[in-house]
Amino acid sequence: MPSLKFEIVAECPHTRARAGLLHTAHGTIETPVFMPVGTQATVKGLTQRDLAGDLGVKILLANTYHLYVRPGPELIRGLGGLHRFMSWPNAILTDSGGYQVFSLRGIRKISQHGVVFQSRLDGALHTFTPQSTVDAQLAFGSDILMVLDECPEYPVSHEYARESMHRTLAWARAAFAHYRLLEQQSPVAGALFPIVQGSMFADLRRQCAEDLVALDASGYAVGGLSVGEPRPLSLEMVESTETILPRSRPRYAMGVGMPAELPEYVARGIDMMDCVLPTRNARNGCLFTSAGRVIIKQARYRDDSRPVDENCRCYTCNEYSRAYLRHLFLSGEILYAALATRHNIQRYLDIMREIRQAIMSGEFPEYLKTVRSASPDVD
RNA sequence: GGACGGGUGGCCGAGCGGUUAAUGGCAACAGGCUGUAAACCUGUCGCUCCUUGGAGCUACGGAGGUUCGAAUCCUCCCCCGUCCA
Repeated sequence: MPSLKFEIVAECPHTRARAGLLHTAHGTIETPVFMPVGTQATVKGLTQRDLAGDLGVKILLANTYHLYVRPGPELIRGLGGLHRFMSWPNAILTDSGGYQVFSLRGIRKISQHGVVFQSRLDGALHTFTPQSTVDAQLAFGSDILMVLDECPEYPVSHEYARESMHRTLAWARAAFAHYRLLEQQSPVAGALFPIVQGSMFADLRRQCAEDLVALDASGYAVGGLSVGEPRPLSLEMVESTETILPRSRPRYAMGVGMPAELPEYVARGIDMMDCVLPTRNARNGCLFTSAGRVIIKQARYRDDSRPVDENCRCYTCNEYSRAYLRHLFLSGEILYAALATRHNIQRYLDIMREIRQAIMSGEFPEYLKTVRSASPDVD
């Protein structure tokens, strides 16, 4: 077993929520955890010092597809691995590129062996296989590796979803076979997570989960969510496999979600989440606050001297007004992105801290109730 | 005083007889973004009325004129540039 250990420290007696500690070679992570997305080995707009220091981020996400295409896994390996390359002291989870099977569907081709992508950079073709994506992630030195999967678009037929799920399952087995082999040859630092798929069909997801459990992985992911389906469906899909995935292992809901959704996933037994919303929306003018969303470009903030969120302790909220941030946004100033991203990440991490605190103190159901009754936008 | 070149919707700027309420860009206003092809994308953007679809009104410096029809052609006038005196 790789150096990834999951320890449950508290459980909610009324929901499936739990609080835990995830021990990695690059530090211990309190769960439930939100992982900011740093696709190209950077969380756009922030320095690693901002993230690890001020914000207290313990684990980041990076992307195998993007880093494979540029600068390439061998270059990163040669420079001492991803941690050293990007000067990141804490843990890193790398996505396999499975999401790009979805998002780059116009320029890729799926076969039983893997996926062929045409690079957006130079048009060159790159083949991703279950084995090659494991190799790339090992070259990066990731703490958590993800298997190659197919993230199908929504909606798809049951027939296609079934075929796709079986392909993902086969890829997971191939990835694990390759990984176990390498593990026997020399110690492997990173843990490999398989991914439950099955589109929006609970029967397929259950079957997928059951088969994946046989791999005895250190953690399990639930993928294929938030691809355009109605919100309640995503939660239903997570519920469908909750009792199948071992409770002793961390569960990772990939690519979710909005602030109000985070506790919903936790209530359904999820321990790890990641999402581009706090970072991308920050850059696009949407700030998440304890009172709801602030769309900073709105005229109502033109001369608003208040901070983005009066209850936030981040540098942005401590120092700058909504009026100033709006000015920076409308002016296209780069500082805007940095300040906005910093705030949104702080907000997401605060939500996760609140959730964890509520679980630890036994008040998670009350916390959930409060979140559900709140408005999504600032009044 | 003379010779050219100009005056178009909040701004810049195209159009140079009908398909033009008038291309574009900017600004403004609003919406979207969920394992990042994203510091991105979409919509609205003269006024009034009605339900979509439309109906009416007012508009291309001003006033006349030519024409079935003018932002586009003609005349005069008013402004603004550049150059020559």
